[in-house]
Amino acid sequence: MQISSRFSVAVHVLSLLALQQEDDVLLTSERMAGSVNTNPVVIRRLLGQLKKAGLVEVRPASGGTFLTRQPAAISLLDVYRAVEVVEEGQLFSVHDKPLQACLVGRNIQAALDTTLLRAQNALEQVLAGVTLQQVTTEILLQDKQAS
Amino acid sequence: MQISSRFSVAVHVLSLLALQQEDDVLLTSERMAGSVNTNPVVIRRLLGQLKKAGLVEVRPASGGTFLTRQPAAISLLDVYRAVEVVEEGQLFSVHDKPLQACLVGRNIQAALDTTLLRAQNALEQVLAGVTLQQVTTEILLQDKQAS
DNA sequence: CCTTAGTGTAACTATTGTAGTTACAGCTGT
DNA sequence: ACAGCTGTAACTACAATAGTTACACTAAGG
Repeated sequence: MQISSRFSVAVHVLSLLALQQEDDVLLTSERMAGSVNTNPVVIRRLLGQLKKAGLVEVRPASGGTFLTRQPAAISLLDVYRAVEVVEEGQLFSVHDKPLQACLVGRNIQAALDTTLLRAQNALEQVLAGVTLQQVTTEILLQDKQAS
Repeated sequence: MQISSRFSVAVHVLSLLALQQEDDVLLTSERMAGSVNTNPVVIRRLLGQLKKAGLVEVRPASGGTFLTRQPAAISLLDVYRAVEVVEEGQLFSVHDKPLQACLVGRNIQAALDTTLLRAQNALEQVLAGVTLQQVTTEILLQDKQAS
């Protein structure tokens, strides 16, 4: 099963925030939803998670959302964790209650555990090594190349 | 969202096959289901996938399933791919059809792509580095330590 | 001060993937 | 031939995702 698109949507939204111009019109959930191509409520729910993680500040009433840190200080792992794609250490789900009377049954979990954690860790470390800053730089670069 | 337990069940089943004694009674889907603590049909479906991937041979009628290769020649990545936990290169799902009129919208996918592939690759390489042999060795070791 | 635009959230729906279960046809070794 | 097992279809239950409507709440600006 796939990792929820909440993660890629979150990176999208944060990129919008990172690139927003001072003089620009406010980035409301409706605007962001337009860019992502989804429903404003989906964005607001997401912003709630990002806010809880301390990545953004949301002005309640007449709108506006802002990053609380520099884009260079936000890693994709921060985002990944913020949107709770997976509980920590739970990327792989393991069948529970194997037969304890069986050699394999009573030891498989412990035998697999380290490997699964290492695998998950390897993935997360890649995300930890990329910042929002790098993503927006890449966005600008891609756009220049395409034109 | 979590990676399906099909993967850990598959490793469990393959471990049973790797450790099965010649003189032992046949490993039927019912027996394996007992050890895993699930339904025989779930096991048979799984064996179907492992068979398709060429990892096991199933004797159709009066039972019995066997590995087609040495445990040392089967990596956890082989198993992971066999049970189709995720399509190749599709661990992360990305929201589709972002707004092309928007700078971020039209470049986010390309900008994220490399990173997501690298992350997924890092995970898979860990799995590629562990063999079924190592798992069964670990199972025996764990059991000795517990007793 | 009150209007207004936007947020926060509940509630519901549709869709998808997982997992368990029953049922039964098909195969094969003895 | 038959007993025992596999292969698979069909159904159920359940959980997560994602979209949508609706509406109470909040604060900034006239």
